[in-house]
Amino acid sequence: MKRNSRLSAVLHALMHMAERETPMTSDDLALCLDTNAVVVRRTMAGLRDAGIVQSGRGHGGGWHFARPLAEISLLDIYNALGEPIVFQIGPATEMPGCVVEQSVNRVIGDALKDAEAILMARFAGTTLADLAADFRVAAKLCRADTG
Amino acid sequence: MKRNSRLSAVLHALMHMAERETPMTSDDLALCLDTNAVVVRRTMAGLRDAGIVQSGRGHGGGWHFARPLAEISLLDIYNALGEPIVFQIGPATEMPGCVVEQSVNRVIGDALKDAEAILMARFAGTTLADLAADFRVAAKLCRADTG
DNA sequence: TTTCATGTAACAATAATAGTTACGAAGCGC
DNA sequence: GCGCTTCGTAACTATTATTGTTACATGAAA
Ligand code: FES
Ligand code: FES
Repeated sequence: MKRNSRLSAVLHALMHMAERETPMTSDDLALCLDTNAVVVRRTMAGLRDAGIVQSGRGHGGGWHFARPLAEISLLDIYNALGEPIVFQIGPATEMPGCVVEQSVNRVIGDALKDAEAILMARFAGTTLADLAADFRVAAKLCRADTG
Repeated sequence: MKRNSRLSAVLHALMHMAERETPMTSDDLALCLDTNAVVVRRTMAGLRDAGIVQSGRGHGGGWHFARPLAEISLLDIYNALGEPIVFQIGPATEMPGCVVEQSVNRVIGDALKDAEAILMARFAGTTLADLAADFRVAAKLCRADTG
């Protein structure tokens, strides 16, 4: 099955934005992400509604951050993308009268809930500033290595 | 997005089988799961290949367990279903030359790996016997409750 | 007022999953 | 052996979710 890499993609876009002073247009970002400008707008719309980024129209318009990178966690972004479902697997549709189904769903549901909590905690503990710092170090090492 | 409830469904089927002495046909199980016999065979084929259940043809044929319920963990079943991917979200396709992508993928990948480990541990620690016991207790309570 | 850029709806393309049909092979009972 | 049952599997269709594309309206700057 195919994984949804929207979170990954949007983080990539945000890192690009973090490296710039001026706003980036949807077309710029679409080029970076190898996709379409409308897709970028669709995705970024969630972040804008969540107050993470802001968009401007007309000349000099585009996307820029609404607050410091250190105050934006991966969890914020994850939530803003509007994908509350983490797991591919999940319990079946509720069958109120069926005890078997309920037992199965409880066992699976509990396990998924635990795993999800771990994941959300990790996301909450990482900010965009952390991520930017991480890749800048890597980039510097890489550059030093190459020559 | 829609969740994949194959694990849930197959557990339901196995609980039905656990309640029976004689093998159950694909048609029987399809009726229980409200689906098609071919779909049941497709799903159960994985379990058969993993040595969890056995199938027999002709009169009196059908599906039955290959070993005691206490020796079958949810992890066994999960693996037998051939769905190694747990999460809907995931890193983007590898871009070897791109440091940003690598950083993003590492952060997300690590978090996912931790969460997945928790989930797998839970699955490994639960057997079909546990599940059967759980629902039998619930069923008894329910029956007592109803009268 | 022209140009640039987002906002959004509508539609097409793509892909994954599930369901269906059809037919062959294996096993049991007579 | 014969016929019935049941799995095994391929091929096809249906459904659904996601993504990509086109088109046009709106707002802002030069
Ligand atoms: S429908 Fe409830 S046990 Fe199968
Ligand atoms: S392509 Fe955007 S940083 Fe690598």
